[in-house]
Amino acid sequence: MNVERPRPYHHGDLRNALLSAAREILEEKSLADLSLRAVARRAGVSHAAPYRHFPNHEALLVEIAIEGFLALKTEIAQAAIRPNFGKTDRIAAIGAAYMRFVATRPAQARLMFGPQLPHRDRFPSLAAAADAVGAEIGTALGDHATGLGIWAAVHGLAMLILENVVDLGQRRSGLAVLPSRAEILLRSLFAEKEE
Amino acid sequence: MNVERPRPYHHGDLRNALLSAAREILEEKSLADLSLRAVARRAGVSHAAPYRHFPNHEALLVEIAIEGFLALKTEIAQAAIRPNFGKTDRIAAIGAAYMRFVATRPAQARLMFGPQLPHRDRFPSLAAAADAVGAEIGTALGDHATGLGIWAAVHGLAMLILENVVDLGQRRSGLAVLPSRAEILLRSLFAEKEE
DNA sequence: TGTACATCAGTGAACGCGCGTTCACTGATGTAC
DNA sequence: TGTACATCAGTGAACGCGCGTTCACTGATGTAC
Repeated sequence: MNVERPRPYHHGDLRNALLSAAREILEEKSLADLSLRAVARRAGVSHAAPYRHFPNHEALLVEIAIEGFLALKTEIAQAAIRPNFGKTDRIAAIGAAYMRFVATRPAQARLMFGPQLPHRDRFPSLAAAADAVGAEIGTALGDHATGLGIWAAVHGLAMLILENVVDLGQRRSGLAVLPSRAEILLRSLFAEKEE
Repeated sequence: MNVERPRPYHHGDLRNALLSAAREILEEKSLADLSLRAVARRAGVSHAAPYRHFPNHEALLVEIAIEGFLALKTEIAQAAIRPNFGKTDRIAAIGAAYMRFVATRPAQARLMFGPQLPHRDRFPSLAAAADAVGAEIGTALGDHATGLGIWAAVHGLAMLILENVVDLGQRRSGLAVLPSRAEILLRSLFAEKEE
């Protein structure tokens, strides 16, 4: 037992292993801990190895951010595109899904929406992934005109709570309460006055 | 001329000089550049001197964040508390003031609302200053029930734009357009359906 | 099937950097008598 | 008014740290013949 199967010199799939390691660091630690060296360490490889697969640190961050936007878009779509949903229902569902995403992957959300990627325009696929979230909200609402406004409301609520600027009960009761609280708040904010 | 008036050994008001230096760094550079050493450098003092006035780096950040919250609160109050303003007008005015603040002091806004201060609860005056912004929005609206919701919408919009996640025209036309754009968007989002 | 060789992925040492914090110190201030 | 002394603010060297990136290298792979 305890057969130290020595890792072969060539990893075989180091690129993906690095991305996984990066995601793990974001889950367990924080965005500030997501250095290229830490990623290499966790992948069990020398700190120079990542340079065979990414031109620099930023490029890795960009890929992780893109993956986050795609995942968020998917969760929004799944939550809101349902029959028998009125507009307020859809807004509430989007808010809950957004809140769930942010509560589940706080550090990744900070990467996606924060200032660590100041050159978003240099990465068309990153900008496209972010745009796709906005577009998905518009589609899920069946109303592209107010899509950005709803996104803003949902995003602002999620961020104020994530950074503990406001307390919606998460300090006492943990993050699990947040989606339903967000839902309630958005419902009352965007209650339809007619129909 | 060119009389190098040598700074006296004792500064006299180093604490405030350090805070000013910190604010300048946030204006000219970025939050990431706001190290204690950089602040000391800009204040023309050795890098150990700040420790006579602040227990550590975090304490200085906290003071700057508090000052930001107070300033933001004041700007919101001035913008929204006016006669003949309906609720939608107030929301639009708050949004414009918020946007102006964030566009004017982007790095300070990132400090106030970002993850650099993960121990907000340890600083009661920081939490109070943040709460005061929320309360001011409620007061300015004359409607504390929807205060948090409106704050979220305004904040989310400002942050999505500040970090260039969405483009409301700022890339082409600069930051000056933002307040009026925010106003328009919020007006249509929160247009009163009755009255 | 076998061998020479080009290609490529990963290594480990090194570069230069800036940070937060501590420490023994020195220069200046102000107070007690 | 003058002097001894405690107090305090600012200094400069030093600690230990981790980072991004580069570089000459070595070990492994696979291809041409």
